[in-house]
Amino acid sequence: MELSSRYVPSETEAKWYHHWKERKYFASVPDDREPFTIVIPPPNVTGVLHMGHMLNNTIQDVLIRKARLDGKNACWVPGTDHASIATEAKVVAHLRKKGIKKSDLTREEFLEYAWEWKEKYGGIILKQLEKLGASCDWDRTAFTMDEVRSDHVIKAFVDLYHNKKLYRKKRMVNWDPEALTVLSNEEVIYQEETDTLCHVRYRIKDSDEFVVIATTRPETIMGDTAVAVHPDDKRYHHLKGKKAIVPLVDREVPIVFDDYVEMDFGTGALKVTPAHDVNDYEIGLRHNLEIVDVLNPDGTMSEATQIYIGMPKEEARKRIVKDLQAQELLVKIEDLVHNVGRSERTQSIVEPRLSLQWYVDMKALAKPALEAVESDEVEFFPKNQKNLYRHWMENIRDWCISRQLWWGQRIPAWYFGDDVFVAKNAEEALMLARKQLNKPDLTLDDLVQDEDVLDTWFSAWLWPISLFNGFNDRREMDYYYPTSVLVTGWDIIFLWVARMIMAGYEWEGKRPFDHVYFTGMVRDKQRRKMSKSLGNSPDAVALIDNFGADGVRFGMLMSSPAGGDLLFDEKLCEQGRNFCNKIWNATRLLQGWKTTDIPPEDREILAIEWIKTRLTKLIKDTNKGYAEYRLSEVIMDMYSFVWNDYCSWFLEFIKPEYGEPLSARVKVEAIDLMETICSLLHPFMPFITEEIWHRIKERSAGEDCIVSTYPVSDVDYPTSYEAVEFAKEVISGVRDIRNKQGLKIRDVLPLEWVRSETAETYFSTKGFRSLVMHLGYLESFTLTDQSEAGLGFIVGKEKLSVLVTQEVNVEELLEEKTKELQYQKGFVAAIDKKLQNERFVNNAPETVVQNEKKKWADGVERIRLLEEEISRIRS
RNA sequence: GGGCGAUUAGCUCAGCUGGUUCAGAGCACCUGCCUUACAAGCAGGGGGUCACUGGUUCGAAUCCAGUAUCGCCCACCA
Repeated sequence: MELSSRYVPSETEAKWYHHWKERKYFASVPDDREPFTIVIPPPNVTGVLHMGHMLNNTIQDVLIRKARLDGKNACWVPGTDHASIATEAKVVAHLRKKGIKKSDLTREEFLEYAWEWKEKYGGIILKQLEKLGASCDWDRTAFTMDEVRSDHVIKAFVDLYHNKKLYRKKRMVNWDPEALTVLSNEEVIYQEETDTLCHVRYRIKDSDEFVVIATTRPETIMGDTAVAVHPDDKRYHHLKGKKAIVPLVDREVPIVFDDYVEMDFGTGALKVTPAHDVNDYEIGLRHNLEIVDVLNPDGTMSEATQIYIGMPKEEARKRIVKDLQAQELLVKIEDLVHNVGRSERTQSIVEPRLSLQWYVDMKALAKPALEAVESDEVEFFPKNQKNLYRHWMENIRDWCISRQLWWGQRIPAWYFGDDVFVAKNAEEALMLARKQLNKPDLTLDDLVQDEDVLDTWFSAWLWPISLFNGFNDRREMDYYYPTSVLVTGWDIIFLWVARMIMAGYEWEGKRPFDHVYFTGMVRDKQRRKMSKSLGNSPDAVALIDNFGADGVRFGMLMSSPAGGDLLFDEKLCEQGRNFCNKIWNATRLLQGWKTTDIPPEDREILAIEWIKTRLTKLIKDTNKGYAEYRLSEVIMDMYSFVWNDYCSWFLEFIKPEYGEPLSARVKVEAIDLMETICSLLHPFMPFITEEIWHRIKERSAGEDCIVSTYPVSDVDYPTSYEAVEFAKEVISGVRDIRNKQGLKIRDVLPLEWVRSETAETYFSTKGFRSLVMHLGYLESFTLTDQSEAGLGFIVGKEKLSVLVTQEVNVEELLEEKTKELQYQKGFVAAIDKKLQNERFVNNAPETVVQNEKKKWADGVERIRLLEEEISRIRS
């Protein structure tokens, strides 16, 4: 069958993906094989595939496909995350466009819209993963808000509550004024921003004096309930016991002395607003200050401000500055660069706010989870992520899990007045309430369920358990859990990884996964993180269309050493596409060869032994690479083997003269090797390898590359290996001379080798001579006692010489040889110095000394040969 | 403020236990080739004070200390 000279991915990818699915190769059920399990980091249900997903999922697919080839029961469980805050924000925005406000809807109505949205856009990303070739067990596809997962979430909450690891408390929280919900610390992103610092005068009561405070938040002035200074600050000692008057609202507030204040900052005086700043709140507690909350949840000014009620805070700030100016209370405004916290999901500035929320007590949970990683029971790749993990675990703070949203699992807590009843449903809560309050006639209507939902991560941290229905079905759980490896970015090590480990020990008493492979972030060439707002992220699906899934997979992996950031460049995908082409064309070459029954020539046997030895080395190296998750090295080694060893050398070694037939046995060997290459490369490039696998041999049903056996090779022919390695250098030497002399490949040349022990050995090695002549396009290749003429070159310490008839540029040649001589002299001198050093000779291991001696001797021999050559050229 | 890490070719990075002709790879670059699988290709080539300074050692890109620069994480200053 005639093949095009280009590999066309679109003609094979859909076909094979369909075939794999049809034959149920991705499906996994427990059996007596060793399991190899991965749970997908669930992407947002309404998200679309981006570069991070591609990297992440390509790696997972490589590992899963490798395990499958290794004969393990490979199970990769896919699913999506309901992404509470992000999805709710999207739905709210969508409704707004339709002229519907969330506040006009009931909870039930809103959820109806949300589910509609989920049905419409959910799962797009899973279809995109199929394009990438992801071999997930799609029958197991889960959603963090489906029935099984929700059941786990509720059970986990109830369980923690009854174990006293869950509590409800009023404290300062991070408030997202756009999403109108609290956020956990991990969902607040701090970055440096330039703000204005206003210096404002506060009048001292019963005096003409002023105290000047500095603030970035003049809009909270109305919430001031004290002015604080440092106890050691002599400038303010005389104000002890006095009161300050808060401008605009004329509130009398005490002047308090507190260590927290830094004397060097601003004027050393601080306005204290306990309702709107974590530190101010602490000061308030210490000095028993009043709390005046001047902001509504949506960031507008509250009734308590007395002025500007209902105005957005940004606007109020401007107005207040103007008013202060008018009253001559504004001393100056300067720029200040400081860290500002923004909501990870909505980007709005997070407002510290006092409120009642649910928390998980993390101290108890953290202990076994920290130990597990410290002891490598859960092993991190790369290892240095352990530091980050330890640091966070040792300074862990309680986890705020309630969210003022509707999209998510509603908190299973019911209230009767001040009493709380936590149970998996209303009926059970009612029973609890009746019993505990001793009120048998309470009805469901008397109880009010908590309005809030749970943080998305509260369902995500159960993922490795809930995917196998761990709270209800032990059969699956005992087989698949702990999972083999988790593949994810280091940016969610706290949000997700650490918490899954905690949940694993809390509910299973066991780690959730053996290994964690942290990928780097995908960045653009300027090292910026890929993001929608920057518009620097290529369209993932378009990339696949351009370069083929295999090309893109290759590109993603080629330059992403474990844990290191990946500076994405389309060139890498191009390289992947080119590699596909290379393999494709090698296949074309193979298939074009006519065969005959003649036995293989010595040259061909030698070449086969050599490539098999190379293959043995390759398999050894790549197995080591897999074990250490150095996937970019694995793919790099394979690339080099296929391109250089197999295509550039091996196929050229055995290539018959044009139109001549090849020994059938040699062709079989070459095809078997290609088959091996397919299995080796399959995890990285599944589509083209499956295609070629089927083109090179007749296959029966079920005989597919995806379920072939990962190659093992333990053959080793050291003698012929060395001979071929030497032959390659000789051939390169001849090619170099051809190049420099402007000779064509077809100009056959005679080659001489100055007789030596090595020369005798290799000349007697079967096939060596014909191999060199074949690829070097030589007229003759003979031993000589001393070369009379021609252009010499040195391989190791062997002198070879090409006899050319044409004129050569003597000057140039001399310069080249002299340069080389100088280098060799320096080389020998350095070793000489080493060997003269008695302490080296006495202390270094014998093998190292022997090696140095050999290097020295070789060097001396090369110098002799070069000098001889130079004097010959001169004459 | 506390912590972690990095610095090797023009670019991106390997170099794992200090010793192999150790200074590497890919890309980019230069030269020559439409050679009969592949020009998305073939053959050949140039390119480095391993950030700097000192130390340990027979021996340092590799280990240690300091300096400089950069990156990241945590905490957070009004």
